Amino acid sequence: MNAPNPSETAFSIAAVERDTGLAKDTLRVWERRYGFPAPTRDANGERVYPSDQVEKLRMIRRLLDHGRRPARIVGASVEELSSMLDSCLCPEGGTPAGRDDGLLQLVRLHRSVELAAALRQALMKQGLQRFVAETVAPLAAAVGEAWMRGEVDVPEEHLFTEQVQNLLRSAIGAHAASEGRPRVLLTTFPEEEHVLGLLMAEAMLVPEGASCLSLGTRTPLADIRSAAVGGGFDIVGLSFSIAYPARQAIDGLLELRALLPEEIGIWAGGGAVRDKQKRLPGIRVVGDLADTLAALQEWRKASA
Amino acid sequence: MNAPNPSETAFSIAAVERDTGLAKDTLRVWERRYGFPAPTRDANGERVYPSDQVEKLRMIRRLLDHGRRPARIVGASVEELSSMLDSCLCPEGGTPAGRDDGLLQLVRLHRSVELAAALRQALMKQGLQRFVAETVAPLAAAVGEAWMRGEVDVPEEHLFTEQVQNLLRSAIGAHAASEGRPRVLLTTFPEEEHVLGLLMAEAMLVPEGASCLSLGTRTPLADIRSAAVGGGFDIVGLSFSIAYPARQAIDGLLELRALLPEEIGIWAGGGAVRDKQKRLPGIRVVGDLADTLAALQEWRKASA
DNA sequence: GCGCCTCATTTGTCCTGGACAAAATAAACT
DNA sequence: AGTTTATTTTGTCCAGGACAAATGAGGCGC
Repeated sequence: MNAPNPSETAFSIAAVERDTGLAKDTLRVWERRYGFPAPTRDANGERVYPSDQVEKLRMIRRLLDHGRRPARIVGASVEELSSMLDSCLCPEGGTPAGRDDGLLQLVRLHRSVELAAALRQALMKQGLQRFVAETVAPLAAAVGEAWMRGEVDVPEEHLFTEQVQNLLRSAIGAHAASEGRPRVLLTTFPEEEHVLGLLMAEAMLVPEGASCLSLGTRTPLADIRSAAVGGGFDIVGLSFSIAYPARQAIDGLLELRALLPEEIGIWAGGGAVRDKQKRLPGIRVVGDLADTLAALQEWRKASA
Repeated sequence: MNAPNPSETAFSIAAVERDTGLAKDTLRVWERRYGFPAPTRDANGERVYPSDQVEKLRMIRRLLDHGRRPARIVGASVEELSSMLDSCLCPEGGTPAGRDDGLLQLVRLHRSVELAAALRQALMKQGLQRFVAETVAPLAAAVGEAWMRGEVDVPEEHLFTEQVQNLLRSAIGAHAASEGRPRVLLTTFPEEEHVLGLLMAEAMLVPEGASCLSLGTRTPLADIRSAAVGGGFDIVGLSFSIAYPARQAIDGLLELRALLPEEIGIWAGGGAVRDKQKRLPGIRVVGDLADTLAALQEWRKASA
């Protein structure tokens, strides 16, 4: 599971693409240009990546997501990369130790039963909004970081997502279908797969009496438009994970802004659009989950 | 939305890969071998696929999922492909007309608000188990068929999945976490993405007092084993969509059977394993949702 | 007839090494 | 400082060859 012995397992280029999200072409061109990765070859001349190189590629990927550029980091040692990651992470506010680490451990150890129980208990104790803001969001960030460090694998990430989805969807469903305003349409752009951002936003809004409808992930612009206009929505909410290319997010949002009638607001949240407010006229950039509530207040004030 | 004018939009090879699920390498090699697709080129010599060719590629992809082989179909005309698709679909039993068609129309027309409301209402009226067996399952089949025919697109499919997920997860969550037997672990193999099968199974079992835990999709065998053994489960339930390669399902199931202690049962359901019982000794093939309940009775009888 | 083994195709993925456009940065300018 | 223009950097695309894994056909024993 955690590949204790680095030389034990090896990866084909397709497997590395799946694991790191780096395209095959990119892996080959890095090898040509920077000399890394340096896979061995099998009997047929095909690349075989040892798992320590895959681990290093994951670190590099994570740094790229934080805005670094390949030339500067592909040649660096594991130690240098590790310290770069540390300096990337700490600024986001010191790791809040304690309870969350406990949950992260449950995820990493595949303690599925205990994880489900612990999350359920936290939800009961904190209520939906605090549960989202204080437990789910930090845990999601911690899992994301651990993922990039290679300490967490696909199945752990899925286990986590699945349990949180269960709780959030069921808690959201428990609020009677409200007819309240604003009516918010939630979704993501076609290249974005992550659904938790949407669910967290919905979980913040529904208890405030807003009526939300989620289209799920990967909705093309044209469909967002027709759903928003046809459904009489006041606001369209988009979520972007940290890995989503910022440029694409900005272009897409501006295009959507042009597509929608002016009276429909656009809210955008998530790592890829943070701090991009000034490049997004006519769009409300939601910095974090608490800011969602602020945006809601603003809307209600403005439309009163 | 539906690209009314075929010549209006054009696609890069990367876009076609996203839309059809056919790898870039595959698209290029088909062009070389079969003369189709035959994209035009832009100023830079890069392939530009007109949207009617992309549509045809989608049809081909669907036929491949049904077990046809490229050489036979890549050269065929759109009409021939269309009739092949028809003959693939009809044998599965005449389309059950009536109420479900109404819901399918809502999906196809992107009537997201009405769809959510109609589903919620059906759940209220029928109760969870009947809702799953009589509404969700037929609708899922109808959406699957429409998808095959190309009458339904990615966003429609996502809209449908999302709304059903919301309802099922919230209904399942409403049942207090039971400590009852059997304890069922639900998941899919790594190549299987579809989650609805798992949710439907869970929705059938939970009202019967079974205690279910879903790991979500895409769990490697080794992780299934450790979760099942470590969590003290009685049964592992696997779901396979119709598109999942039958051979892979059988091999994987037998391997899992060998991996798990004998006292843990394996249930397998979904299109890919239907009618494969005799090739799967030691595994309970669940034919349909009603059969899930039969399997449950058997287990309780045997373990009493 | 049915299951199992072997052989011939079919088919998807991988390879090399070159090219170029889009993005990001640095430099120059109002 | 803010905007325009050069100059890297970087990811994706192309061609055409190669090969192994998957699939189907043919032969053989039951």
